[in-house]
Amino acid sequence: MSEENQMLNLLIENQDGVTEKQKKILEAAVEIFSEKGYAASSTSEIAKKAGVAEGTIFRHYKTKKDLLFSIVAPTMTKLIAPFIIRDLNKVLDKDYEEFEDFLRAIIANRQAFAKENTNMIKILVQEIPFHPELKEQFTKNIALKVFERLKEVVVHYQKNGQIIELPPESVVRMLGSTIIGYLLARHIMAPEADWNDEKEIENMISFILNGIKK
Amino acid sequence: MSEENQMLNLLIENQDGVTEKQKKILEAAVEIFSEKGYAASSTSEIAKKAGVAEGTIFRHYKTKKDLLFSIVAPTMTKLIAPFIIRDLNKVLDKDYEEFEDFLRAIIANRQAFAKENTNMIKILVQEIPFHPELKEQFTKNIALKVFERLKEVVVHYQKNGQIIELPPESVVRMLGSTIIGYLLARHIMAPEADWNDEKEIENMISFILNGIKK
Amino acid sequence: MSEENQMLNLLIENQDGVTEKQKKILEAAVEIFSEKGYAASSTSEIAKKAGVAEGTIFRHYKTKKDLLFSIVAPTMTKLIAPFIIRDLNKVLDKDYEEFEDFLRAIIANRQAFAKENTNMIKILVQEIPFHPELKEQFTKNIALKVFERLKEVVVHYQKNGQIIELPPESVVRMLGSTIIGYLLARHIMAPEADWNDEKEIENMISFILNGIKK
Amino acid sequence: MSEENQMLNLLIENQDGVTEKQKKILEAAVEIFSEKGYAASSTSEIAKKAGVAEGTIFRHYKTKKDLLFSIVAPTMTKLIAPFIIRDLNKVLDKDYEEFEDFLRAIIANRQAFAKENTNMIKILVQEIPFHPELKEQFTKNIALKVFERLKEVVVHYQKNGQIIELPPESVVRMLGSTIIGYLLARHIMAPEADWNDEKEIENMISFILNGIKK
DNA sequence: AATGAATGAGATTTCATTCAT
DNA sequence: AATGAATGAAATCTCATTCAT
Repeated sequence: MSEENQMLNLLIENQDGVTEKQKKILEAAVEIFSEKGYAASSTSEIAKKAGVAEGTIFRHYKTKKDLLFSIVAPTMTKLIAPFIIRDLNKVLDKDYEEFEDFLRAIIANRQAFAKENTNMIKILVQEIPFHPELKEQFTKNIALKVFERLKEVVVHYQKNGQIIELPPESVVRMLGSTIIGYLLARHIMAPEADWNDEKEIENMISFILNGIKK
Repeated sequence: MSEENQMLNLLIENQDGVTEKQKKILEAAVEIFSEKGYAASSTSEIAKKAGVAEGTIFRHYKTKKDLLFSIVAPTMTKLIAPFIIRDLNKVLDKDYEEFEDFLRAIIANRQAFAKENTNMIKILVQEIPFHPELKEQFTKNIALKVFERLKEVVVHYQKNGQIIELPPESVVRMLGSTIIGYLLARHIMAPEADWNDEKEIENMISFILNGIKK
Repeated sequence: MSEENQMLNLLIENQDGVTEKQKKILEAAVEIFSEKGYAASSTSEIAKKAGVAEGTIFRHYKTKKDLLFSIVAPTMTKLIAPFIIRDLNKVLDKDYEEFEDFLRAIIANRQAFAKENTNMIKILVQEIPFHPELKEQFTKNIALKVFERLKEVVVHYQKNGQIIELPPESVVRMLGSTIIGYLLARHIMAPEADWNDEKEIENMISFILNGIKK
Repeated sequence: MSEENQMLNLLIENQDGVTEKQKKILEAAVEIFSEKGYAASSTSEIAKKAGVAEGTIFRHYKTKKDLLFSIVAPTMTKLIAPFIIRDLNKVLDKDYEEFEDFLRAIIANRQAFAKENTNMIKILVQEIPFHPELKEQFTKNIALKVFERLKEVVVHYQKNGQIIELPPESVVRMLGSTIIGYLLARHIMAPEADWNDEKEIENMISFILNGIKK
C-alpha cells in the first residue's frame, strides 16, 4: 500500500507531530474516500480500518470535511504543483534539444506519478467538483501555474521551430487532453485491462507530433 | 431548464404512465444529483424541489438508488448509445468523402449533445465509478459499442488512404481523448470561461489531422 | 400534570397543526428541562419520556435549542406579557379605589400564575441568563412593558394621594422584589415547606404599605 | 479579575498545597461556569483558558463535578456563612443604636460582597437548584444560620421598640427579598445599566422602614 | 395516487476520563 | 506533577423508508 501512495507519504512526512494513529487515519481515509467517494464514506468505517477509536479521528480533525481537506489541500498546494513545476524546470534547464524527447520525458514522469498516486488522484478528481474551496485551490495552485509553465515550454519550442504556430493555450490544452486522457483511461478507468504501455505511448507521441492524416 | 435536459426529456417521454409529479421528481433529482452528487443529495431535498411529499418519491421508486438508476440506466442503454450509433451511421451512410468533414460533423454533434445534457453528463461521470452495475452497463452499452463503430469508421478512412496506419484502437482513443477532453473543459469544468468555440474547434481539427510538429 | 402547565397548554392550543406526539414532546421537554436544566437534559431522555422516537423530535424542531426556544419564546411574547398587561388593565379599568385592594388582587393573581406554571417559570429563570436572544426578548416583551404599566399604576395612586412620592421606578422595583421574592421562595425554592399563604400575604401587604418601623 | 473574585481568592489561600496550575484551573472554572453554566462548560475549555493540559484538571479533581463542588462547597461552608455571621456579630456587638444604621451597614456590606463576587454568586444561584448536595449545604450552612441570626437581630430591635411586632421570620424574609432583589437586579441581571446606588439605597431603606403608604 | 408524520438505524460529533510517557 | 493522545460512551442530528390516512 505504501508504495501506492507516494503523495500521501510525503504529506505525512511533511508535517511534524504526526502520531502513528494519525498516520493510520490518513491512510485509511485515502483508501476509503477513493473507493466510495467522500460523501458515502463513514468516519466509523475509517476508524475501524485505521484501528482507532472514532473519537480519535475528531481529536485530530475537527470535522469529517476537515479530514478530507487536510488530505487534499496540502497535496495540491505543497506537493503536486511544486513537483510538476520542478520537473518542468528540469526539462527546460536540461534543454532537451528535441521536443519529442521532452514529450517522452514528461509522459514517463506523469505515468509514474499516476501509478504511484492512483487513490489520491481519484479523490481529487471526484471531490474537487463538489467543494468550491478545493476547486479554487486547484485552479490557482495547479491549473494556472502548470498551464503557464507549459505555455512557456511550448513557446520555447515554437521559437526554435519545432512546434507549429498555433496559439500556445490551444497547444497546451490539446497536449493535456491527450496525455491526461490516456492516463485516466490507463490508471483510473480501466486499470485492470492489459495495456502495452510502451506501444501506446509511442503511438501517442506520434499522434501528437504528426496527427493522424496520412 | 427543460432545454438543458434533452436526455431527461426523452427519458420521460419514452416511458408511458409517467405522471406529472413523477416528471417533477426526475427533474429535481437530476438537478440535485448533478449539483451535489448522489450520496450527498437527500430525498427530502429532492421532494421539496419537486414540490411533492417525501413519500411520493418512494411510491414511484422503491429506493433512492432506484431513483438514480432509473435516471442513469435508460439514459445509457436507450438514449446515448443508440443516438451515437445512429449519428455514426448517418455519417457512414452519407459517406463523407473527407475525413475532415466527418470529424467536423461529429464534433459539432457531440458539442450540441454536451450543451444540452450538462447535468446528465455530470451525473454519469460522477456516479459510474461508484456503481459497478452502472459501470458494466456503460462499458457494454456505450464504451464498447461506440468504440466498435468508431473503429469501423477509422478503418474505413484508413482504407481510402486518409488516415495513417496506426492501430485503429489507438486512433479512436486519441480521437476520443482530444474531443472529450475539450468538451469536458468546455462544458463541465469551466463553462463560465468565455470560449471562442469556432476557433478552438478549428485548432483541434488541425491538431488531430496534422499534429503539432512544424 | 396538565393542570400544572397552564402556559404550556395555552402554548399548544395557540398553534395549529400540533400533532399528538408533538404535544407529548413539549410536555416531556418542559418537565425535563425544568428538572435538570436545558444543558443537562438529553434529547433521548425527552424522547423516551414523550414515548416517541428520537428522530421525531428533530422532525418538529430542527435542533435541541429550537425545542427550548419554541417553548420559551412564545411563552414570553404571546402569553406572559399579554396576560400581565391584561390583568393590569382590568385593575386600572375597575379602578380599585384602594391601592391595598389593587395590591391584594395582583398578588393573588401572580400567586395563582406561579402555582400553575412552576415548571415554565423554572425554565425561564434558569435559561434566560444563558441565551442572549431570550434575554433580549424578556427585556423587551416582559420587563419593559410590565414595568411601564406598573409605573402608570403607581403614578395613578400617587396622584390620588395613596402612595408616597418616591420615584415610581423605585417603587415598582421594591414592590416587584417583595412580591417576586415571596413567590420564588414559595413556589420554586421551598415549595415543600408548609406555608400559611393567607397570613404571609397579609404580612407582606402590611410590610409594603407601612414598612417595619414601629 | 482577581479583585472580582474575593471569595475565590480566599478559597485558594485557605487551602494549602495549592499549586499555581491549580489556581489557574479554579480561576478559569469560575469564569467559565459563571458564563455558561456548569453543564454547558467543557473541561477542555477550562483547561485551555487555564493554560494547562486537559489531564491536569483530573489530577487535582477526580471528576468535573468534583471541580464544581470544590469551588462551591467550601465557599458556602467556610466563607460565606462565617463572614455573614461575623458581620452580624459585629453589628450586634457594636450595638447599632438605630435599626436604620444597622440596615445601612448591612446593605453596604452585602453590596460590597456582591460587587466582589459576581461570578461566584452566579454559579451558586445557577447550580444550587440542580445539585441536592449543594442545596442541602446551602440550606444548612447559609439559609438557616443566617436566618437564625437575623431573626435574633430583628427580635433585638423589636424588643427595644424600633421594629413592628410582626413574626420575625416574615420580617426577615421581607427584608431579605428587598435587599437581595435589589442586589440581583443591580449586579447580576442588569449590571451594565447606570445605577445611582446612593439614591436607590436611600429609597430602599425608607421603603423598608416606612412602606409606601402616604 | 398522494401525503407527511413517524420511525430507527446510523452518521457525525462531543466530552469526561484514562494512561503511557 | 504534568502532559496530551487516546478512548468510548453518549449526545445531537440526518435521512431513507414505512404506513395510516
